[in-house]
Amino acid sequence: MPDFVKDNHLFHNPVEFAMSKIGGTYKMPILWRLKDKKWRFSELQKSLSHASDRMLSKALKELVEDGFVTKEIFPEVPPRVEYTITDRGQKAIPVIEMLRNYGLDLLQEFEVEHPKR
Amino acid sequence: MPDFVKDNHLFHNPVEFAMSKIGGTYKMPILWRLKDKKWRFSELQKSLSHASDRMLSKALKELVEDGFVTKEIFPEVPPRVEYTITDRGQKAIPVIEMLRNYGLDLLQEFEVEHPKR
DNA sequence: CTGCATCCAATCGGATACTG
DNA sequence: CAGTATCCGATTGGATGCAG
Repeated sequence: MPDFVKDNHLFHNPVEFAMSKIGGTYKMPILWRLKDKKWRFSELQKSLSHASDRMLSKALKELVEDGFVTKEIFPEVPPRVEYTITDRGQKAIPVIEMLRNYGLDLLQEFEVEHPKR
Repeated sequence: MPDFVKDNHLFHNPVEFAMSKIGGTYKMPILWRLKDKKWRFSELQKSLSHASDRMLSKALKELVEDGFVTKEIFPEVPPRVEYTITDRGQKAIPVIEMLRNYGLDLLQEFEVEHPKR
C-alpha cells in the first residue's frame, strides 16, 4: 500500500485513512448511538455527557460532511434538529462493534476497576 | 457501559480504551508488520520511513510496556535489537485487519487518487 | 434548542543533536 | 545500530460567552 493524498492531506495506510473519518473521541460513540434510531442534538448531549457541545457539534458536522450522518432541521420554535445514520455510516457499525468487543477484552486483561457510584 | 479509570486516566467507553492501547499513528502499522516475523529496529525504520526514530522508539516502548510486543537485545557490536509480537499483540491483528479492509473500502468510496511516482 | 466564536491548556508529532 | 534529550509547531479538546 503506497502513500496517497486526499483533501490535501497525506496518508500512509488504509487504517490511517479510516481513522481520519471515524476516529477521534466522539465520532464512534455518536455513530454507535445513531445505529438504531434518530437522535436530537440535546439527546446526544445528554447521553455523551462528557462531550462539550462544541466538540459534539464539530464531530457531527464532520460526520455530515463526510456522508456518515444526515441532518434534518425542523423550522420550529424552539428549533429541532435530528441526526440519522446513512448507509455509509451503517457500514462503520460492524467495525465499531469489533473495536468495542476488543476493548472489552482488553479491559478484562488489564483488570480495570470501575469507580464506585 | 459506565466510565472507568485506568492508570489515573478516565475513559468513557471500551473503544476509547482500546485506542489508547493500539491507537496513534504508528502502533497498528508496527503490530501489522510484526504479525509474521521478528523485526529489527532499523528494519522497521526503513519500512515506516515517514516515522521519525523518536516516534518509532516511543511507540515500540509503549507496546512493550503494555505487553503487545517483546524486545530482545543482543549484546553485540554493533548492537542488535529484535521486536516480536506477543499473544496479546496477536489478538489485535484481526481488529487491525478489519480496520484495514474498512479503510480500503472507504478509499474506494471516496475515490482517492494515488500520486504519481 | 442548537450551535458558533473565542480563548486556552494539554497532547501529539516532527527536527535536530547527541550517546552507549 | 539503537536509541534518548531537547525544543518547537500543529492538532485536539475544554470553558465560556453569545446568537439565530
